[in-house]
Amino acid sequence: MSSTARNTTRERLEAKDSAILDAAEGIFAQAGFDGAKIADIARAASVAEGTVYLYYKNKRDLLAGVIGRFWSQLTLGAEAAINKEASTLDQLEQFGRYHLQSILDQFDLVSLTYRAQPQQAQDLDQVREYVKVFDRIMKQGVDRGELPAHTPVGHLRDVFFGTLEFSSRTLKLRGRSYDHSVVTNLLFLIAAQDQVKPASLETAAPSNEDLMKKLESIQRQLKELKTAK
Amino acid sequence: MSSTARNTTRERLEAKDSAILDAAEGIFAQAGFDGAKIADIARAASVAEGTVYLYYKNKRDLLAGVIGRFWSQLTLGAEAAINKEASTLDQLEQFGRYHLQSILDQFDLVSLTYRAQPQQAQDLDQVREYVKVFDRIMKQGVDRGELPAHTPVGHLRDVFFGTLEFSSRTLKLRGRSYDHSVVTNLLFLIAAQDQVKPASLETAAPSNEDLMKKLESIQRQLKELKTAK
DNA sequence: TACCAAAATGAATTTAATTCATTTAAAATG
DNA sequence: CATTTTAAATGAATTAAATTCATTTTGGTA
Repeated sequence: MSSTARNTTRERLEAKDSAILDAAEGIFAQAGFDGAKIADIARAASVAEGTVYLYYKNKRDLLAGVIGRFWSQLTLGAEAAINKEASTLDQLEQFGRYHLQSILDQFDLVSLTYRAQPQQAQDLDQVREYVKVFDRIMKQGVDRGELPAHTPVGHLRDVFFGTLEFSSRTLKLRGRSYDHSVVTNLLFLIAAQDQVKPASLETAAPSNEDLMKKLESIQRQLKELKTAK
Repeated sequence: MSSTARNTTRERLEAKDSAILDAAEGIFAQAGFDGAKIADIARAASVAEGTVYLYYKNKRDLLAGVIGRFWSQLTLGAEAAINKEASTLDQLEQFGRYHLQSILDQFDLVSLTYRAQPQQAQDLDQVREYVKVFDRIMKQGVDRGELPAHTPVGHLRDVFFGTLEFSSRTLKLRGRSYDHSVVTNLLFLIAAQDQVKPASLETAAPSNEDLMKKLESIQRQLKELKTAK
């Protein structure tokens, strides 16, 4: 096999793989995991049923392929949607909007991501990569001194993704469409949090002076947010 | 049919229904939706396969029954776990801890709640009831004057449930167990958002009037920000 | 062109949900 | 209490769909 020929062959195989994933994505999104029939996917991809099994071990593995590709593409899109020169809060806002928009657009695929149980650990690798986009923004913020060194990134990550995911569900259930005030509100919260020492100080009622400081810093952040537009 | 007899009959049927739900809950939780076999569930409930279909239209409907019961019980448990006399923040903390603990304990069932697609709208009725527990706490907080009248309950609801759900996933994926600092951090965030720290409103360095002014200005800015979009 | 290995096919197999004709149990009737 | 009627339960038979595999087709190589 010449190198050129091998490439052509590989390209042909990759094109077929792609065709299968495209077909599967459409049918999984439209019919759900149980509702999707391999026969339909094969037909949509113009291959025989058996061929699907040459590329993917079984239906679950095929879904994992679809989901993995989806999150990989989302990661690329996110990186394109974020201006690395912008302030940390602006980057977070760009990412937040992109994220909410995307998970609303592809709500069905996102829902399929966290199907119960038998997930192979590596099924979520692409999701982990995606989540790192957030971590990088936060790390950059700390490095640049725009965020306090103690910023609890892990916790804020849960707030960021958790809130947006739950909001997307709320919006869907109510038949509403994308609304970026959700992102604005979330950022406001995160900005407020960051003005504060790590929350291990369980109770310790803050003095009015503490509150005042916090409020002032929130005010500052708000102003930044406004002028940045 | 005498009234007594009818009761006995109904009780017998309800007991069988319960047995089927118990069996199904265990097997769905352990094997996931696809992995669960009706035959196994029937065996575990000591009924014939056909009997399951007298109680539930199909496998999906059976899952809906399991999930519905789960959230109903969670609602009861939540109401028991919350001290209605306590302050709003304390109640939120009690609820938050109860919620996180529960969704970690029963992670598999919770995961099955949001299976993609073909959910009948009413499949989520019990979840909605559960969510109302949060709404009631917040409403009470506003009524009592512990929270500002403008408190954005809908948004904070997404933050509360979204963050805890995402955190539970994070904890599970990392093989960690319940950690109430997650709840503490979340409450801190919510309290910061609401600008409320009831205890601190009494003693003074800056006067409450000062704080109020600051809050009002922030509020104004936030409104501007929102309408600007 | 002839050969080989990889790729593809789709009919046959297997697995599991769902149905339904039959049996069993319970309630009503006299 | 015996008989009839109705409801509940059974599990073998049916159906639907995933998966396998013996056979065919294709593309590259000599």
